[in-house]
Amino acid sequence: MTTTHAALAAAKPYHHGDLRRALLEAAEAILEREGPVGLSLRAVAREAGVSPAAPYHHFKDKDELLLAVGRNGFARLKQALAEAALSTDDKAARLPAIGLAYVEFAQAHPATYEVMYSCARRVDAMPDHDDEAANGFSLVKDAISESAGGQMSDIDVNLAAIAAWCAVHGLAEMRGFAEFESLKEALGGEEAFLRGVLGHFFVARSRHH
Amino acid sequence: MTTTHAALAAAKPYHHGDLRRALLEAAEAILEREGPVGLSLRAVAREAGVSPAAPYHHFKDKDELLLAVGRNGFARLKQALAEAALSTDDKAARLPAIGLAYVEFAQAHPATYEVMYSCARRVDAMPDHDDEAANGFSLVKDAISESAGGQMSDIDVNLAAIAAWCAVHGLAEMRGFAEFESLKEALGGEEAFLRGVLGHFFVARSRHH
DNA sequence: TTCCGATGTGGACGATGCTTAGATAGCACC
DNA sequence: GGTGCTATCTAAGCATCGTCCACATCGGAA
Repeated sequence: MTTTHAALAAAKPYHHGDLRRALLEAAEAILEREGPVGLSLRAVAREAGVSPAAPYHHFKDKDELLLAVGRNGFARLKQALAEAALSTDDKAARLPAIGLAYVEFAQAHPATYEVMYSCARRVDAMPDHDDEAANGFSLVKDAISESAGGQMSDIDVNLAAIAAWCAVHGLAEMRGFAEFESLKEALGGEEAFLRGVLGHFFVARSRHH
Repeated sequence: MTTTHAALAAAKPYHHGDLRRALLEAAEAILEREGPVGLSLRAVAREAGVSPAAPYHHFKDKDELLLAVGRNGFARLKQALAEAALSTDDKAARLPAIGLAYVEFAQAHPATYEVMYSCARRVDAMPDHDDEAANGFSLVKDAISESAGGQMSDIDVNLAAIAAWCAVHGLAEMRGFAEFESLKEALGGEEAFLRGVLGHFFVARSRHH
């Protein structure tokens, strides 16, 4: 009485079908649940219900798995920024809205955010990260260019966009520092604090030139 | 024929004398040589010429060792910033000088810088990091306050200082991103690029309010 | 001098990243 | 419909890692 293919597939097929995607989902599940510390290759394989060696047929390294996770994260970040950019018609308000969305993304998915940048920091580790369509960089440049009414040179737009990106990244990573707590209270909450710091970037920039 | 104490001490004393310091130096040596990836507790013990269990009499954890390394790094960062602040009498030039020194420190010691912030990101992991005398935060606030001629409110000075810190940190971490390369060439080098991005923070800020 | 606490060693345990050899299954081809 | 070929998965094993344990050694106070 040999088991049919269908029954095997329902129970536990020897071949998973789409392990690569399953591994990525497992990795992100672990990341949200236990943080980057608990994210071992073996744990990912366990989560996906597969042997510890199976992932090596889909990713060369643990690094390559992390890299794929990071790319997914950047894609979702870009999506969140795009939604924020479309949320307002006021061109002056667009850049701060993007900035706030950025920081809130990092706050909502801190573990994913950490993996994203621990990948991105390694030079040449993020192949399509210089593709402007893939990340949200062009969104920022458009918002800056628009808010300046097209008066800025291309180089200045680029510099301003990089500056903005650096600023929100720094804010995203240092948001939780203890030395900021008293100031947060004085301003009446996290949101006001974020807007206050972001204002020192974006208000100032819109008056520049 | 028992060996004398002096001979033993010269050869390989059972008790090291100042292992804690030796471990920290070994850790930093490994960090500079192999980066954060090669920094295992066992490697640190090896480098110090001691058994793998010895560090546990001086640090509760590997994390606690990393934490001490991070604190040392922040201390040296503060020192570098202080030197930069004293390098000029022009009050308007002080803040950009500090910013440049910050980024150059991160560039000169990337592994140490990474450890510093991977410690600092963990809330409550950096006990004396909210001590303004220990980090360089007060330096930044002074420079900002001075450049504004004492016109800014205390809260604004704090916000501006945080903004500057976030910006410089972001720049330090993203300095090497591939998508910035073409812009660097257009501006004629790394230094010009850094000054250009920093200018979008500091020039703008000095006109703010 | 004696003895205790601080500091070191050696060995062990479980977990991890990764490799190799072999089992299994989908799929083109005859 | 059988027959291989290749991609995929498992089992077992290696070196390393963080951590703990029992024990060795030393320095200094009683």
